[in-house]
Amino acid sequence: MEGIRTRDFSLKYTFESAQPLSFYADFEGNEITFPYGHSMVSLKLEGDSKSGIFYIKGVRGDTKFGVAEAKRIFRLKDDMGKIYKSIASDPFMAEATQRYVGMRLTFNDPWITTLSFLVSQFNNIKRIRLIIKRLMDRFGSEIVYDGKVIGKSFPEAQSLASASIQDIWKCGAGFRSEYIKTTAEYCTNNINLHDLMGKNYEKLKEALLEMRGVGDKVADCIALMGYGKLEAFPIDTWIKRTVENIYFNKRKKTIKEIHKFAEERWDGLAGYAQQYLYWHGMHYLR
DNA sequence: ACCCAGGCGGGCG
DNA sequence: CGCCCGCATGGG
Repeated sequence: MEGIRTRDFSLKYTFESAQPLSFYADFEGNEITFPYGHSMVSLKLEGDSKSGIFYIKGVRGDTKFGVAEAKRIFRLKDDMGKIYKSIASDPFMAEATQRYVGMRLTFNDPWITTLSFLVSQFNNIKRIRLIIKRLMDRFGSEIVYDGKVIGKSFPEAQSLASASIQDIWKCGAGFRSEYIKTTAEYCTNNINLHDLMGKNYEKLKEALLEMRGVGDKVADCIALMGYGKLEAFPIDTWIKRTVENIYFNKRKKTIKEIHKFAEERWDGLAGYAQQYLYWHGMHYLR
């Protein structure tokens, strides 16, 4: 089985840090298993976060998954040394990047990202995971290998578009159920999310904001993790709290002011700064 | 029991 | 534009 040499790659932090993978993958013993299209993929990292080898352990099902896909999903071409040098310009970020060395942003399918962050709003990580798992169980399709059902795929937009709000509700999605159905319909009938891939960040965000249940924060999450726009800076309660505490001496700031601050400070790498700020800030301020 | 969570839409001034 | 409110639900 071929392996990928890695530097500054922590599968654990990348998995855990509240990105779409954390919502539908399983992680144990430096091994991650998740549905990719109509395959179940399992990958394993040997070594440590400083230097390791990343193996594709198994791809069971009809969808191809190889080294190129692994590199893309985990953004293994990003030079973390350079990124750290650029974003860790103060003690807090220096500590964040040292403590969580190897935490990567992930590059996810736009629809997976959209559904994941629709569920995430006004919610907590554990429950996001619970709801996504239920949606997969109820609306995903069976992944069959060697005549056996070995898992469920991430639910397609069409599947949720044709579901009733009540059935989505039963998965625990609550008031988000209507957002999910409406946006699933929109993505099935009105646009193809993949067609937005060529747009620049501003145009992309504008288009994403058209979707029901997608506001400023969720649009930035989709731009960052579904389209790889590293200048996107999603501002949730923890980012707001952390930025106010660390950079503004606990003074309240508006979302607009925080966007301006992030753009000036981290520019094209604001998204990476945000991921470290979020994860470190959440543990630090709790 | 009470409080909160990777926010958003709607209604108001 | 800004502000305020309600929103389901499971875990601490």
